[in-house]
Amino acid sequence: MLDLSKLNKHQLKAVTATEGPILVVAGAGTGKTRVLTMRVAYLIDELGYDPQKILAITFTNKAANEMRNRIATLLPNVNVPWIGTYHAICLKILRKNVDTIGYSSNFTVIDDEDQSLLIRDIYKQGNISQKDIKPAKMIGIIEKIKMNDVGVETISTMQQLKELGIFSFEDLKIVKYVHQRYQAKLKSGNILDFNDLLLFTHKILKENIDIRDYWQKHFHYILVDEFQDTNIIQFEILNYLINPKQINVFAVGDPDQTIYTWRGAYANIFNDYLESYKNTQVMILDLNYRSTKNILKVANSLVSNNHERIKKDLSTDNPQGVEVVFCKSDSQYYEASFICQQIIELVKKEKYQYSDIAILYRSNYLSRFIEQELMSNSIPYYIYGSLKFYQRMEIKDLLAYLRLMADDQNEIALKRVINVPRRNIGEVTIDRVSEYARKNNMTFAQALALSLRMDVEITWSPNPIMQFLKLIHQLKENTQKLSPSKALQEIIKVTKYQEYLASLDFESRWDNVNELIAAIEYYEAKNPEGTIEGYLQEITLYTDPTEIKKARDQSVSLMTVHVAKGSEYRVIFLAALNEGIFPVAINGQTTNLEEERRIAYVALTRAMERLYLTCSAGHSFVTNAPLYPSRFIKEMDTKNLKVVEQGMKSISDVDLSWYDSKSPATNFEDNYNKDAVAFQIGDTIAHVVFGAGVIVGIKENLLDIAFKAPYGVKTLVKNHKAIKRMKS
DNA sequence: GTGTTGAGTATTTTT
DNA sequence: TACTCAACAC
Repeated sequence: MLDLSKLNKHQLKAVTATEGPILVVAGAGTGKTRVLTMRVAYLIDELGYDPQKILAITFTNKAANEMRNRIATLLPNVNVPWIGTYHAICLKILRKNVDTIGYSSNFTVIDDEDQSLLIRDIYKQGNISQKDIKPAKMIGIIEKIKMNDVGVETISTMQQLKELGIFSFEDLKIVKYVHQRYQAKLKSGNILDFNDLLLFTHKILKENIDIRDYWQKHFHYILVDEFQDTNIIQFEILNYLINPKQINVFAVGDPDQTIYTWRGAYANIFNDYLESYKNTQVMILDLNYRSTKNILKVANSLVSNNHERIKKDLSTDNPQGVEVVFCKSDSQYYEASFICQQIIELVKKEKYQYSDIAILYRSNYLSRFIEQELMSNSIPYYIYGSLKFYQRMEIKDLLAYLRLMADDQNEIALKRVINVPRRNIGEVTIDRVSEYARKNNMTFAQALALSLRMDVEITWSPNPIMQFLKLIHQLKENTQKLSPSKALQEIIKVTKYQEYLASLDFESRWDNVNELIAAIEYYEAKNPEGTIEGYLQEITLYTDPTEIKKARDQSVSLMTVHVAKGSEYRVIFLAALNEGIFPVAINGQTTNLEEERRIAYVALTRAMERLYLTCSAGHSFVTNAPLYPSRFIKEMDTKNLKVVEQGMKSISDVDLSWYDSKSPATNFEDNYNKDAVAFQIGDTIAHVVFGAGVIVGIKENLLDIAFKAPYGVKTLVKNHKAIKRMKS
């Protein structure tokens, strides 16, 4: 029997009103995930629906996993329903129906890295320099073209160019070429990228009434989490999946938590929903159960700075709680060290578990300096996101070999391992084979085989290629009768992969290889008939094998705010709250400030009991740019903020620290010039642009200052506001 | 042709 | 710090 007694009356209604379209507008921490899970459980347990007829769409893999676990806890003996991201759901649909648009159902999906390698290949063949348009940017442009159905052929105005993010018709020519080649490569390799998953599903459902009909009958109930981040294509896919004769759709979202406009989320989605489903019941959840009053006050005050927004404040019956702490440190090193000290204290004195604590930041690279400090304090931690297990170099290498066992024509896999471990087949040879394949309209694998013939002038020394092809052939024979995990072990043995890792000083990565073997063995236990092909398909959108998850349970969690969306932690540290980092600035410009603010709002509202905001002065380790506190601090209701300062304890760190710790963070711009008096040779100063420097000469009102490379010695005006004297 | 080294440079967010 | 690119040694 399901226990519904803990739900408030709005939540209860949202759980039990099971017929017809429903839209729940729910603020952060108002129990929307709980409502969603309860509702799924209610449908299964109380109304007797077949779990397989229920579809729950989440926004991240992390959220999908969490929901799966929650439902499994509520209903231990029941099959888990379809739960996944739009991409994962589309993948399932496509495996069944993709043949209708001329792909074969064993297609592969390429990730970022492979996508980037493919683009680089195309660049090389087209003689395009990476300097013209960087591959990462090109991927973004192609994504835009595909997702917005931009007709590249018809572009004729500068405005249209700008919308794509390019600035000349010269560049447009490159984009056209690369886009066309990219699509052709995907098609001929039976490859889909992440966007294709959505686009193809959309196309198939749109054009095939029978298929649409099949899926509409298949799903009796559809639930959508994080609805505010849905884009047009996703919304239309959703519409196709909903049975028009029996509209049972339930969407929950919070406009204040829209943080994916860069991927097409748009403010009007709630109206579109109401338009599409005329008799929608709208429910509102605005009582927060998650956070203390102090935390909510800070969060509310920040987000109220957004203008494009319906005014609303979250309230809570929770206690006032401890003060929100704001710590400004003299350097990123001190910032990390402050976070670690606090964690140690929280665990020791306040009896928190490591797993109660999360450290959030705006961008992945910021985890680095925190990570270092956690390590030296022996605090167990787990980083979500940045480098996923299945994206690691050693894992991808071995999976590429495995893929060649199932498909020895696979170009991406061939190119990946042809010289791993080293067999003296370099870039030039690979390029020539590619070029030959392209000119003669054959696959890379075919050209590779042909290159052995002396009359085909591809390479002067076919021997290494011969060795490689022999190796693959041999491996294929040897592994044919083996289980996937045994096949992998054979590959490792024959290629001497462990020795190869060791030769690169990557011994520690051997653990990951063992993890992979364990993951495959786990797959085999679940699927006694499982094949290599089957395994590779199963992991298509996976990020981590299940075994890895265990390690997280006793660790501090690190992640970007985007990954944290939908989760809650008793203690949240929001790190690197610096201008230019959060809000992000690109080329010194902040854009889309309202969205940045919403991202910050999401971060703050993850906290249940304790919230720490940290920033640092000095210079960024990464860019060497000077650091100032984020404007978001200024915008918060700071009356209840407990301010802590940190740093200036070690001489060795002095050249990174110049922040005047006496001045409040809220008017950091004002204190440039206060002590621009008696400079002496040897004094350390900091410059807004050039960073830390040492005075090497003084002439009247001019200073010769030696900065780090590439700036060198510069002569600057003494009392200029760009120069800041260090405290000693 | 391949591999190594050093200098220079650039760093949103996810599937 | 990490990644790319050009220059050099084998």
